[in-house]
Amino acid sequence: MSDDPIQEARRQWVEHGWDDAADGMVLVTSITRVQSLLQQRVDAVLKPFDLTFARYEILQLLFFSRRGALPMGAIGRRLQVHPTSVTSAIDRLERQGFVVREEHPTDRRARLARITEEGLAVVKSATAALNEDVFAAPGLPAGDVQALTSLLEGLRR
Amino acid sequence: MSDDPIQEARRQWVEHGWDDAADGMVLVTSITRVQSLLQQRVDAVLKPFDLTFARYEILQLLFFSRRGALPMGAIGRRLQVHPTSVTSAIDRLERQGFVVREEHPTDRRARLARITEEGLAVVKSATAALNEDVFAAPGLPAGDVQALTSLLEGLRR
DNA sequence: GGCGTTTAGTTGGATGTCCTAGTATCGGAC
DNA sequence: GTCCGATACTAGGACATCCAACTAAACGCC
Repeated sequence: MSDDPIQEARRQWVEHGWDDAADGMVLVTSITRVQSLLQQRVDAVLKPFDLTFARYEILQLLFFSRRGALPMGAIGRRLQVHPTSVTSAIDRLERQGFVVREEHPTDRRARLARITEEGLAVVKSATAALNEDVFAAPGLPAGDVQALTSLLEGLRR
Repeated sequence: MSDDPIQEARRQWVEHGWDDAADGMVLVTSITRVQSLLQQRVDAVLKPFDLTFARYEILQLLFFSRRGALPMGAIGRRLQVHPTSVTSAIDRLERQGFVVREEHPTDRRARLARITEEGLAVVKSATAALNEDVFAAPGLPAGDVQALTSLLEGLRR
């Protein structure tokens, strides 16, 4: 018998006659746990840079953008986060000196977030650390990583 | 060409010569996105019950426990969340009348969380709703669900 | 041109999570 | 029996996220 709490929950599900939902419950719970573990690993690596994964992703996105600047709304859509989360994250990044807000050249409603020199420096260092400490060795054989990714793509739609 | 932001990020990774970390980056990002999507679906179903997934999991755990009560610390360990998160969640559940705190019979440092009649009622209703609306149809063929789960188990250790 | 609808972003409030630090208690070494 | 480290939980603070409501500007239709 396993002392894995998730498998224990599965046993209870079947015992209560919810057989058809048991696998789905296990999947949702597993993804929640794994995401939480990965988040902790990533945040631990980013802590010396005073970044969270959410803020790191924004810097990365700006770093890859052609002009080093994007409208706030575009950031939210690409990272699939709520507009208010973008406002909050950019507030923080601006206080840290990693981005600045600018006017949009043609749409006066919109505002651009532009990465600064300091932002570029920190995102490069942080990426090197993440690549080395997490991404290069996520904890699975390479083949499993790819299999997992393509299965997850089905869920992302 | 894909307009998937994650595959776009992968392309950038390879372009910058970080080939060995690209797949890991894609995996971590994919899990983050999928978890966020599932969390939204689950929380939407639980909203009429005034529960979050975190609080639902606690009620479920108490429901399945033999005596309907567990020490706070045991809850945190099984769900792999920080002790302070358990305190906060139990505070909320207690205000809602779904659990009560009790003294531990032998260890005066510890406190038990006990599920109430109302808690039992709400967790049963919420489980029925989750089973029907999410767990029974997570969005993948049954075979993929099992494959995904067993790959995730490798990451959970 | 004028007006209603949509879109972009911000603000304030509620919740949840973690961290650090603190108090109370247990349990073992001596 | 006494002390010291480990354990159980709580308090307060920093962040992140979502929601509802708001302002400002663009768009579309007539």
